[in-house]
Amino acid sequence: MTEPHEARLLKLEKLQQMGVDPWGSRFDDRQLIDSVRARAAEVKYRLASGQEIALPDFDAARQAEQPIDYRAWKAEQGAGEEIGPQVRVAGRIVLQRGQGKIKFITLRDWTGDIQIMIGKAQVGDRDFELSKLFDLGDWIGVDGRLGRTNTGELTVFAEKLHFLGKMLEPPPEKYAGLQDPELRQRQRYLDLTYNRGVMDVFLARTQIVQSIRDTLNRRGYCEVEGPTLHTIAGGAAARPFKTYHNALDMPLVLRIALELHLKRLLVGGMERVYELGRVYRNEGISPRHNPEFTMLEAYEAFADYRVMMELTERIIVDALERLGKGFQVQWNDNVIDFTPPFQRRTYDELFADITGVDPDDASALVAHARRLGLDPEGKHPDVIKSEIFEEQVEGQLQGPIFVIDYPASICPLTKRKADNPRVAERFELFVQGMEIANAYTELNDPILQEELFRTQLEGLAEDDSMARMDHDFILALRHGMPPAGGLGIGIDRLVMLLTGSRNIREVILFPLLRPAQSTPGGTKREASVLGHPEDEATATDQSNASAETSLGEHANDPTG
RNA sequence: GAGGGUGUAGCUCAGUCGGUAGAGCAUCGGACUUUUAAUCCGUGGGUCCGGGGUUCGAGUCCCCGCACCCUCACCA
Repeated sequence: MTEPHEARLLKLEKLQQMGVDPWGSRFDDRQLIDSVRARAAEVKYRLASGQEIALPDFDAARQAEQPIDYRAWKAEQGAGEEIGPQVRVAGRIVLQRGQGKIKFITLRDWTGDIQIMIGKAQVGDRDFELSKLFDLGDWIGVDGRLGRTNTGELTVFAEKLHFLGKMLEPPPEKYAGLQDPELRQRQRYLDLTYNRGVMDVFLARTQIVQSIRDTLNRRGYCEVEGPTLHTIAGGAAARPFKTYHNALDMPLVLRIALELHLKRLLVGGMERVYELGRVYRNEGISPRHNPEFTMLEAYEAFADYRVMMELTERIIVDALERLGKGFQVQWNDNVIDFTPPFQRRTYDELFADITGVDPDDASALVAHARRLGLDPEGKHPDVIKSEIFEEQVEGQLQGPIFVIDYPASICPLTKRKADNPRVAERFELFVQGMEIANAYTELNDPILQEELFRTQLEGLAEDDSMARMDHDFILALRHGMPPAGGLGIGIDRLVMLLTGSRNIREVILFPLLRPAQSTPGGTKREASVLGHPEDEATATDQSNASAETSLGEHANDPTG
């Protein structure tokens, strides 16, 4: 009975024998550890005369590598005692140092760590016995006085202990933390607790999202929730996840974009509207792609793409100010400078600069595409240009840079420039070669929209086009959509950039993974039987599986 | 989907030429009232990812499979 989790079960029994509930209960009025640490200045030395003296600056001394001998310092001041505020903290035990009749614990809550000292004489025999049953990872609460140990470490000198929750599994290595990338994703709770900086990234994500909402709400925007189950996967170019509604006997897809329903709301007179929500794309997984990710789309009546460009900049600047770390963000070995205004260049300018090819010379485009190993055969010149741009230009855009004025024929949802219908009023924001934002002056002409839905672009498969016919959407447009600017921002990628995370899984709490091979309570044999999807669309029940055939037919149904 | 890499104790990792399975942390027992990755003494702990093969003998070599990571492709 010496295996780590058997030892923990034994301690669980001993707790119960002591009359202690190993699963704890309500614990009111605890103070967050960083707020307790902020009270360090209240710890003072009181002389017999009653005079209170501020303590030396231990933290500065330690940083200067000139530690202070606190005992000697106190002797110099004369007879007296240390005083400090009464505090109550709660958290997880992340380190323990037993030393006979005294014990030090490093306690962690989601704001920080603080040391606890438990002395047998100070807490009494019963609480000291209780402290012997503490394991790394247990949740405890502590009442005590804030003070300093002989080495100057800020410490809660325990007076009363409270057991709040047992950890039955052993924790990761106390210094190295949890390194295995698979376990970090599967057991994110361990990653959050034991790997430094992980909690900070996810709390920063929350702050960024809150800041975005604040920015939009301040501008009079209204947040809404559109449907995630769609009959047509519109608004973007991506393969959807397919599903099925039993009662309606109807194939459905998970949304790949928010666009078309938000525009219906513009028709309805919601003049400034946004949605911050999950979209699903049945594509590959990579350090920059997760099958479900979070998108912001915002639509503003009577605006255009230039207004949305300013809004995009505002959103990012506000988020950076919320994080309070300045406009220079460390990314790999270089620094991204988000100081506004961001650079602005037209699509054709960048294209000519970087490729050296005239963007208006169709035959030069074909020749250049061949040089890059692309297949230009039978494709519209704009499509060839776009493929060259993605291949050769996007990766060069360190940014932040707004790329403006896209070729019209690759923008089926965008209004054309009044003086040049070959150019669409669209911009994308690139940072470190990643597309972060995409915005248009929205196309509100239902007749042109229907024509663009109908017109298959030369050389583009229907699956690759944004132009999936949606009669219901056309009907909405026919009722009059005000002229408007629209904006989409990939929230996960924005969070990556603002937190210096190089993999999208570092900013998504639970990224998609295959089922685990084994579980603590199960066997590998059972797990491997569970994890055997027969094709890419995993059916969740029988009726779902039987719908697969009709789904396939639907997907191939030509839209024209 | 293609190529490369990784998989060994609860965790972090070594493992040479194919020859008895290793360390640190954690656990368990002991000492210690100012430690802080505490220290010191002692102890237990292995489906070497799974399956096959070669061999007297496989963690190590070969084949098949699985998971994860990286690069590329699709995509944001």
